[in-house]
Amino acid sequence: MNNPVRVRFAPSPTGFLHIGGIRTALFNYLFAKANSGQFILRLEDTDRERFVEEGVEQIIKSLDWIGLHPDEGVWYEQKPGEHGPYIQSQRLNHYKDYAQKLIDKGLAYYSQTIPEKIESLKAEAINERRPFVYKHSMEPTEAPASTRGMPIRLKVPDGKTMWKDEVRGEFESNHEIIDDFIIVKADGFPTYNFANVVDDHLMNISHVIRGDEFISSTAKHALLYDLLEFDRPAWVHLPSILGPDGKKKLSKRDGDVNVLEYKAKGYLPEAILNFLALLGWNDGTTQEVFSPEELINKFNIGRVQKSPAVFDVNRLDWMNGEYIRNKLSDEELIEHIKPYLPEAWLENMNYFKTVLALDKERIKRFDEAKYIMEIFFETPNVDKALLCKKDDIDTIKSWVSEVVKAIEPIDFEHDQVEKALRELAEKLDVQSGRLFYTLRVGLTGRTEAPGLFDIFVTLGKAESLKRLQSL
RNA sequence: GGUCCCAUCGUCUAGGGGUUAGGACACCAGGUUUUCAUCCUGGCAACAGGGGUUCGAAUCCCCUUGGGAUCACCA
Repeated sequence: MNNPVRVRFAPSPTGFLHIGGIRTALFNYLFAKANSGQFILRLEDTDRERFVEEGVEQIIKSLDWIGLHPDEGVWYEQKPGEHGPYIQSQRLNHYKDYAQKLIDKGLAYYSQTIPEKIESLKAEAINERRPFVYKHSMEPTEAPASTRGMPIRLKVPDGKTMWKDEVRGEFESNHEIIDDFIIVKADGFPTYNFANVVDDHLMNISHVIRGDEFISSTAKHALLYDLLEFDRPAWVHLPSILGPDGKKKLSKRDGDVNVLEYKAKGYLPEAILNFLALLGWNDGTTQEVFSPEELINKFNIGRVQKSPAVFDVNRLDWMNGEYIRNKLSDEELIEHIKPYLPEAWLENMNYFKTVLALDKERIKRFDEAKYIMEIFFETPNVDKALLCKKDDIDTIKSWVSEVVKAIEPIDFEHDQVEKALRELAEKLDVQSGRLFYTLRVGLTGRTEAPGLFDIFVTLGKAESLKRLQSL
């Protein structure tokens, strides 16, 4: 590892950036920063059919929000860098050049066999229960009159290719089972396998860090590096992220959605990053919460896991609550929850802050703030069945008038209210918890709320009495 | 089916020949003499199975089983 570390995140704009993509980007980013290297964003848009118009913008916005900013490559305004352009559709000349070099050396050829023919050959092979591997020998013997509309295939030589993965170890592939795979499609665009190798070489990428679904095609890449006489990069394949069933890969319904949806739900980028970093990596200690800086300082590839990890939203929620409680100042919290709340709630900032002090530790996601704080800003609908769960309505009515009498004259201060209500419970000869339940429901319409005396004090005498009397 | 990969509590994981197999999330119980939350304490819970190697295996080897990835003119 004498060469400078340069890694890239190379998504294809065929949709939105999902959790899995962010995890890959994160490990690249962490590795770059941990080794004073560069983190590059490149776009692999060689699939014209699946190209999504807003894909590029979405990718940049997602990475921007989550805090994984590239040092080089594609960004709102392209980042400076000597290896551009960083969008593959703008680099066609490079692929063409290298493909031609391969053809000149007899290592690649225009393939005359039409797709339909290949399909039938394949069907035949499957029928006879033998593997299908497309080879040069299946091509027509006479040279084509024109190469127009023909893809270029690599002429895979006899032999075998060995390569090493930094987390899984050594791999060896016999060329007998490697297709003469297509490197340039009929439309003139390169395939992933080819563009990837050419670009990683041209951009001096030192480590290719990507999802493990690429393991099986890495032999092709290694072979291409050798044939093109490029120096090979180090390969690092990350374990996949699974859905809650622990079997299938994380899918849309399990939460593998556009990461901006996580923003909308009120997750903190730092919490997501922390959570994701621990999916397939740990520092060997029992530490669970890491700031981005700590992650950078402690990250190393040697501790990347081999086996896949299940995405557990429960743990993400815990982590997010942890960050809200311990890492956010009140001012920062307010900025984050503001978008979810009616503006009117913030008009009286002192009151708002008093409420927030009571509710801060109960918020796990910002989108929950409205529901949690609501009882202090809106008159609740009190469900009669809930209110009368422990005592009948007549009893409650008599209690309420007693309560009103008891607290009307006192100062509205936590201990005073507590004293008055406890004395009243004793006087009425009722268990305090029972009386408090009724009052809590009467005041908030809920069984879950902050401490009862805090509710009284925060609401104030007038509002408290009003709510009780309206019962 | 071919090729390849993986395997410790339900989940994320520590542990790499000798450990009461540790921590965290979730869950349960108790406490903070009002609920929920927070916080504290405690509890439940794992080495997939079988063979080796070894004085000794969760750890090393083999097989089985289970799971996964991939076999595109997608990336």
